[in-house]
Amino acid sequence: MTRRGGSVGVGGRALSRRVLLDPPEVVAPQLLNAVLEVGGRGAPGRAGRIVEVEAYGAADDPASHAHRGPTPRNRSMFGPAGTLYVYRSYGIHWCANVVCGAPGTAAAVLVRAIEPLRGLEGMRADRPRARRDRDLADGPGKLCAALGIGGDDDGADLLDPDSRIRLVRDGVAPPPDPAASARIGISRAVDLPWRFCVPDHPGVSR
DNA sequence: ACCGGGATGTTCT
DNA sequence: GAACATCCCGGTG
Repeated sequence: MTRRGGSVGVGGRALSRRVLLDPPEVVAPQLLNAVLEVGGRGAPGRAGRIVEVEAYGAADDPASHAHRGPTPRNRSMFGPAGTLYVYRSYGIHWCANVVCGAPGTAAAVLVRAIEPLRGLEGMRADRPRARRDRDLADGPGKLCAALGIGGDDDGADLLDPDSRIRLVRDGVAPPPDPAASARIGISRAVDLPWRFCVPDHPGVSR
């Protein structure tokens, strides 16, 4: 793996913070084809390409965790753009979000599926129920298990090259024609088309 | 294939 | 007490 300078991650270049300052429904499709990296500095790293996301707003979005203001759980949503927000879903699974928007707006993009790129053996070990490699990370809870993301990672700076978890570009641009549809698994604001996928990618959730 | 239910932390009514 | 940004399993067609 070539290192091209101090700000270069294992597999790519950190996203510019500027692209995360727009509203979540604008940022979300821009995160498609970006790469989420975990570890990789001495430890065996894991990485996957983002192929499905959902945008969540704040006061204006009744489906968002931030809709009713800050709580101990959603505290990191109120941090700067590029912060990782990890929460426990249904008391069992972990889910990962990229905080975005203007400072303090508490918007975020939920990462719903990744295409496994590196560290497949570790992913298989942590996802023993996955029968095929395409099933390793095709869901928001599954991808956290596959990458080894948990509550200790809540609040991490995804744009810091020294973070354990990083959000980078590896040269693959976002799709010019992202597929937009309604968000999954929610009961409020169900008609907002804030779910975005890489078109025709097999690794999207359910 | 579709459907029902269990697991269970945090938040809200 | 109930809902929830989920996943897995076992039953039935």
